[in-house]
Amino acid sequence: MSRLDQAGALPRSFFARPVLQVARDCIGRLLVHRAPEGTTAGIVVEAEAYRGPEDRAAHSHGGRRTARTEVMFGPAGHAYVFRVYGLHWHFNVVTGAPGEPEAVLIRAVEPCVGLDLMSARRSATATRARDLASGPGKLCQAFAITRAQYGLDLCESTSLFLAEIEGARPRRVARSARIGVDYAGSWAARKFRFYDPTSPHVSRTRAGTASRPTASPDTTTRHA
DNA sequence: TGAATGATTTACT
DNA sequence: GTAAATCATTCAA
Repeated sequence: MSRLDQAGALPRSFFARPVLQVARDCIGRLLVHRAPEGTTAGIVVEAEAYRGPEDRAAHSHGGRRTARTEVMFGPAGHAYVFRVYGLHWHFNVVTGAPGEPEAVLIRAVEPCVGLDLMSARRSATATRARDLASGPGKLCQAFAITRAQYGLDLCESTSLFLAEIEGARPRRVARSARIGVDYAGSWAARKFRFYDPTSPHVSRTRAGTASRPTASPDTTTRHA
């Protein structure tokens, strides 16, 4: 896996589907970022779906169409990047048809390529693989994803894209409620988070402690 | 024009 | 467990 060009990149048809399907199918795919200072890549092990106007947890709820959410109303496969808490970036991929403001939040990856570069971009205390990208903010820092990638077409870009992993073993995919969306009323309980329950690289609130979706996994499926 | 607020992470008590 | 860091976006006036 020394050469990571766009060969094997997921096509637009992958993203132009209902957001729940895309979120589930992102698990086990490879996120690749090629930068002048080096290439970083990791297997997606955690993703969340944010669905259209009716989802109170989504920035696009109620059809809110602003400068920030604009890209979500466009065609699938583009990057929706935004800042939260004034310091962290979050990376999403737009899904569905144009006019449907849906996106998948990539929350965690299992680092595969460029571990040293990820570590250098993160704080000096983040040296273990499971500390590099086990959370949406950490992931963006490790992959150097910022506002500069807002609106980027992942289906055309050769610098940032999702790719198929040849010969990948089937992964377990569990579901739970999303994290950090308690304000969303009944939508907070929806099981819109997908993750690999066997991976040590999913997000954590504290080292050694699994993030706490109060709901236990209820759906575990196998898929490639 | 101004105030409130996060789809979080980290450090400290 | 609790708190601080930190600012673009959003909404109210």
